[in-house]
Amino acid sequence: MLRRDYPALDCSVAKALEVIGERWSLLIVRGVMHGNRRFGEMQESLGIARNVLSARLQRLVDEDILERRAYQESPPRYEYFLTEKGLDLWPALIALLHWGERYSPAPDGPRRLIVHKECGGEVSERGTCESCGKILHARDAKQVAGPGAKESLGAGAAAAD
Amino acid sequence: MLRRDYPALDCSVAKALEVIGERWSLLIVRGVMHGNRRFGEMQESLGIARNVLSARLQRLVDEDILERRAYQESPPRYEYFLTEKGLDLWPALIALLHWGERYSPAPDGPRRLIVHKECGGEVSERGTCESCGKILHARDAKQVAGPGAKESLGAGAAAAD
DNA sequence: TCGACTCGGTTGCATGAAGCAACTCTTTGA
DNA sequence: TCAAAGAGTTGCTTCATGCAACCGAGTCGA
Repeated sequence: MLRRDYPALDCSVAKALEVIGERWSLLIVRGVMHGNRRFGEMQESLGIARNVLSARLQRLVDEDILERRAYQESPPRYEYFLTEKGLDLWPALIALLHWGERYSPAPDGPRRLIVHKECGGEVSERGTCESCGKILHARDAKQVAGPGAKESLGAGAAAAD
Repeated sequence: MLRRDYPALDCSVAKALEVIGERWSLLIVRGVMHGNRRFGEMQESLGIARNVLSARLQRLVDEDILERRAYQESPPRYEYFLTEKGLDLWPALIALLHWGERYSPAPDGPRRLIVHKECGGEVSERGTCESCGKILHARDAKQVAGPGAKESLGAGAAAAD
């Protein structure tokens, strides 16, 4: 993206995209939701260039979507967590996830499912529980292996921090 | 965006973003939903470079998100319409819209509101009607002037074709 | 009939963002 | 003392974007 802003537009979609519309940004947020909190984990799981990852993390922290916390001093090492603002991207991610699944389905079915922590029901396109009907938020959902899962995905990481 | 695909990722969010994650793509889709169907209209309303608009429209047509229809022969002139696949991006756009409004609100309130055609209720972040509670789709909603509207937005364009 | 204008693009060039690889800095482990 | 891990940073190259100019067909006005 050249200029990453859309100066001519005062539309809220454009405003949202100014912040999270850059390549990789939303995938980084998704990764953090799924438990990739450290630089190396993100770099490996996304296959993103390190300098670009560094720049994106910086931007996401500046925009208050991620929060950087040291988990050890000397040498300083950091983890990234979602803020409320970041967690609130969950409905948009869920909608994109469902759209992607509908129109580019994996041959064996989705490898991961997002389910309601409480009752285990699947999360609908609108971010509600298919089983109990509740309107869910990021913290109410977790990821579990789906029918197309190839191997263990590790413990189904909590969707939130 | 350089390479627009994310080869290392077999995640549905990544798949969705391969298709509509390029700069401008989602804004073009939003514009078509709001009634900007012609090249010139889109170019003017978005302030996008013409060559880029041309490339994006081509891609969106190739991906079966938009459909190009001639509205006159000689000289050939075209309009772009959303396909079902394109219309199905509506929940994601609504989610982004709400996120943008929440975190970058316009000073006088939103300039446009998306409302349920049938009952006039506002559309929630989850794409349901705040008033009657129905789960809505692109065709059920329309755009009307909001409190922050500066002037007439033209007739509130139907969200669908 | 000539010129100006509109619409929907395409072409060429300059710029800047993304990718890749190599390097840094600090600490830990052998 | 040497290597490795973690979290970046720096330099260089390549490709996408933005801008402006051009094109081709038709249409309007005089």
